[in-house]
Amino acid sequence: MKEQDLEDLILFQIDRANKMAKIYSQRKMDKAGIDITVDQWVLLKIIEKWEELSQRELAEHSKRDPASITRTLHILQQKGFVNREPLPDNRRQYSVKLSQAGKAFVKKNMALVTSLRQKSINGFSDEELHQLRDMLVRIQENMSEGD
Amino acid sequence: MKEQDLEDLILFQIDRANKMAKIYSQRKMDKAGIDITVDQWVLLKIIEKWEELSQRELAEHSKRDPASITRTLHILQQKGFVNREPLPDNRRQYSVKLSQAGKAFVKKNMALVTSLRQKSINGFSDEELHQLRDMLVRIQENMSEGD
DNA sequence: CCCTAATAATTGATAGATCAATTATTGACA
DNA sequence: TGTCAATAATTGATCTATCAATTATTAGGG
Repeated sequence: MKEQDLEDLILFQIDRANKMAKIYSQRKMDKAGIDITVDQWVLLKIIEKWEELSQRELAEHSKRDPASITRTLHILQQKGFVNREPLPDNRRQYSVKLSQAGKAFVKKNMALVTSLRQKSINGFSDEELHQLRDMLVRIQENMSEGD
Repeated sequence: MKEQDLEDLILFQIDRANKMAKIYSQRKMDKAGIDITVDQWVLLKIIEKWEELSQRELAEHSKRDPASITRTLHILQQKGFVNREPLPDNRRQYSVKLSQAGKAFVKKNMALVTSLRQKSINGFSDEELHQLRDMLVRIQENMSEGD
């Protein structure tokens, strides 16, 4: 097989697209006075989706280290956006939820974030988006543990 | 517009695919005794491609901070994989190149890295790969500075 | 030409991420 | 039921990334 050019490599392009999207989004969020990081926002959205989940689940969904989740949750807790309640039936884990302030914060800033998402896929057809999402998921499956 | 599910968001899937690919690749590289990080490898490949370039160009191609490039290059220099030569016609910038050891290192480990790339796109047709790459580039264009 | 602005690289400060080890708790099974 | 392994979360150590400020050098306009 011939040696491929860097620019043709999917993982290379994924990494660059990811970096550029984060840099751009963070800049816009900073400018709008949204005082959290892109990754913190993602965490809030995951919590919102599941309504209530453990830190381990949060680490799994976000593909981040549990230690990192602990520290990020402290930050989000200090900002008043999340609550951690001990579970009555399992004292090892916490139930992580959005606070009222957290829900309001997400609601308030959702429009800007949506516009960033839209911008990232500007010019894409529904068909393309479906295929793209599908292929990204397949890559994740290919890169799951095993062998 | 209806609120979208997290799983349908392209940027969310890109971030996850990127993380999973890096975690998987790093694990394999560690296991194979390739004593550098995935990001360091990417830098080596960029240098290899351009044969000779400045740190600023390296930062631009890799979408990383120049400060980070400085420090990573020190590491790669300590390992003996890169050389930085002052330019005769411009004393502000260095010419960054692969050393002989660097070239040998890339050559020696290319097979493993290629297998990782292949694994990530296992089951993809050439047509799909072309479209995927194209869409990832378009996202980068959408997320480039401006407005 | 000179002076100021722009550029390349570096450094210090700080924040965030991962790994390994630790603590507390739960589960399993002999 | 008592012991040992597994699990959830945390902490400390270490590494890497970014930002802002600094140094050295180059370029451009009056």
